[in-house]
Amino acid sequence: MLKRDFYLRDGNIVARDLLGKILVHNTPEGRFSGMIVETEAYLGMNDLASHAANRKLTDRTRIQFGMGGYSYVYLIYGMHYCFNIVTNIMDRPEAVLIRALQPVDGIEEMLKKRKCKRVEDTCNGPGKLCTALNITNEEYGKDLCGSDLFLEDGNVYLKEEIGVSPRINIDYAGESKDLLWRYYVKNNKYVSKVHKSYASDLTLADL
DNA sequence: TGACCGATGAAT
DNA sequence: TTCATCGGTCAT
Repeated sequence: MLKRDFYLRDGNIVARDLLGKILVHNTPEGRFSGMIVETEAYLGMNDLASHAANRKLTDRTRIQFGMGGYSYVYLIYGMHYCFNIVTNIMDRPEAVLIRALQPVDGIEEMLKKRKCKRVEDTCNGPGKLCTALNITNEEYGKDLCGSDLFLEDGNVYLKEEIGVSPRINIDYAGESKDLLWRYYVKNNKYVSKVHKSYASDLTLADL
């Protein structure tokens, strides 16, 4: 299991290092897991796209002000949950949104819960993977160094294999909207479907 | 207390 | 490209 130290770093570093790691959720209905293939960093101190932009403290963002390695879950569009991992030390409100997984454990159950046929459609979006892994507001604030929701080592990718792009659906974020804070495994079919304007050949090796 | 809006997904 | 849908947020 990944230890606290992994999370107590800059959100963009953690977002990159999370690619290839295995997200595990042990539930009464069974064990669900998947390999992270797409992430986005949201850093509250100087990022207008963050819910904690300008260090905004609300009941929702509160967990981001604590230390890294905790779960930040929120409901979006009144319908879908999104799962984030809090990063950095205490009082640095940062989180990494998990946007897509390559399913590992509990695939049959995921297909059922998601009502879809193809495995690549179960976790290729932030809302979809929460449905597939049974992640809801119940998981808000959970310690990822605990035993029911945590991460494990998996694949390690080269800089050339990690694509970078602007983050998805944050046009409202003004000067922050073009930051290249989205990271994904190139040529991996489990990455979320996004508008073609995000298509880019940039990788970490180019930065 | 209520108006407004969104880090999406599915259908078209 | 459209739109369903409702909790969180913030101004009253």
